[in-house]
Amino acid sequence: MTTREQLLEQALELFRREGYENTGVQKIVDAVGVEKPTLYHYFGSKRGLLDTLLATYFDPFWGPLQTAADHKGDVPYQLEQITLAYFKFAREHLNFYQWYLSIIPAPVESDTGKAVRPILDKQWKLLNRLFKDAAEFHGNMRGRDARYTYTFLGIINTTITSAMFDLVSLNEESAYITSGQFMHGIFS
Amino acid sequence: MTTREQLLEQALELFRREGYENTGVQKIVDAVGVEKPTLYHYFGSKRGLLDTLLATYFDPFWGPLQTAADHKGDVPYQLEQITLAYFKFAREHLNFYQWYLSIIPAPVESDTGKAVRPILDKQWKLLNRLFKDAAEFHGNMRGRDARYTYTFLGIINTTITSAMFDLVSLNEESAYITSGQFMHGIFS
DNA sequence: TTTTCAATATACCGAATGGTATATTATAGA
DNA sequence: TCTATAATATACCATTCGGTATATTGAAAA
Repeated sequence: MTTREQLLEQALELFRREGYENTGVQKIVDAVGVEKPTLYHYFGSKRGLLDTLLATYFDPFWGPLQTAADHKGDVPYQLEQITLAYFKFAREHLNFYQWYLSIIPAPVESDTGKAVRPILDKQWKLLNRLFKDAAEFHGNMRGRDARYTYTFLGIINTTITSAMFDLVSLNEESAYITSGQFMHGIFS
Repeated sequence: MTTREQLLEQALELFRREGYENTGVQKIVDAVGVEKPTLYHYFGSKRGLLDTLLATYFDPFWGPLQTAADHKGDVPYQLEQITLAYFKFAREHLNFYQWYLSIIPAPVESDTGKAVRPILDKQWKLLNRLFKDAAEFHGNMRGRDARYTYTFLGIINTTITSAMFDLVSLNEESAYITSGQFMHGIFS
């Protein structure tokens, strides 16, 4: 593993266990066994390291997420596939996803808040488009697309958090239940 | 308003807007217009200020929450009342609840993590007792009480977060829908 | 072999951090 | 009025923070 990869790995581990703000740059380079200028050579700043870390994991996720959302016209199937895509992503990078969940509510003015916002926006736009399209078929959804977008993501992440305590497994059956529970909220 | 109250107020505002770790003690006392030893006179440490802040808001909440959970035997009614209790609490202290939500996923080793854990445990025990009791009446719930406890809190907090973006209002109808959506997840 | 550039280390910077020893002021009770 | 105590300020502490100027090493290209 390259020095760059080790820095990313140790940064994630420290950010997750002690928080971004509580993790000094010194602690990260100590964990890898290099000196500070090495880190600054690769990432430019602590914030650059943060951005790189998020991009490294999320970049390969956009494709599968878009694919899952593509089956236009069949909302229940779309929601189930999207739920599955999130479950797969979280299952394969459980530590990363745990840390990612922890920085979602970070203040807008903080480093973590600024770094995570574009990622949240991208997810939001992709899913909101789905609910806006669906509103053309289901009249009673009209005007509620923003609310549904938000709640849908919330239920997915609640379920994933639950899985981290071994309370549920992130398999197909669980995805069916999760998206079904959300659908019930829509059409009731 | 006393100096002590002003310190608590400004601390909440700064913690919420910039995060606990990004808020120096100096910034808080500057916002109030006093000097550092004054803050240390009242709270002993930055961590003491954090604990006091959480206790100040949560202490008056335990009574109503317990009351809402007391109607043993009628699970749907209990869940609706509990949801309403949370909605009321969040509605009356929206800024505080927003900050509280942001520190829930804080690392266990961090100050915020250590401070918020007892509060989470208390909520968890109170609700878990409800689901354990309910399992005696509804056999198909047995063994799932931990999962239900977690998911129920997750859906409540997702809805409250949604309310912060003006996507939904925290009224009785909303509480009925929220608890109903969760009930559907249980008995399906 | 020489040149070039990426990768790493040594040693340092000013600023901010949480916290405190000590002195002063204001207030309330005897 | 005197005393005790709560409340506040001045001035300081060692440590850590993110970041960098500069030098050295190593490897690949010319």
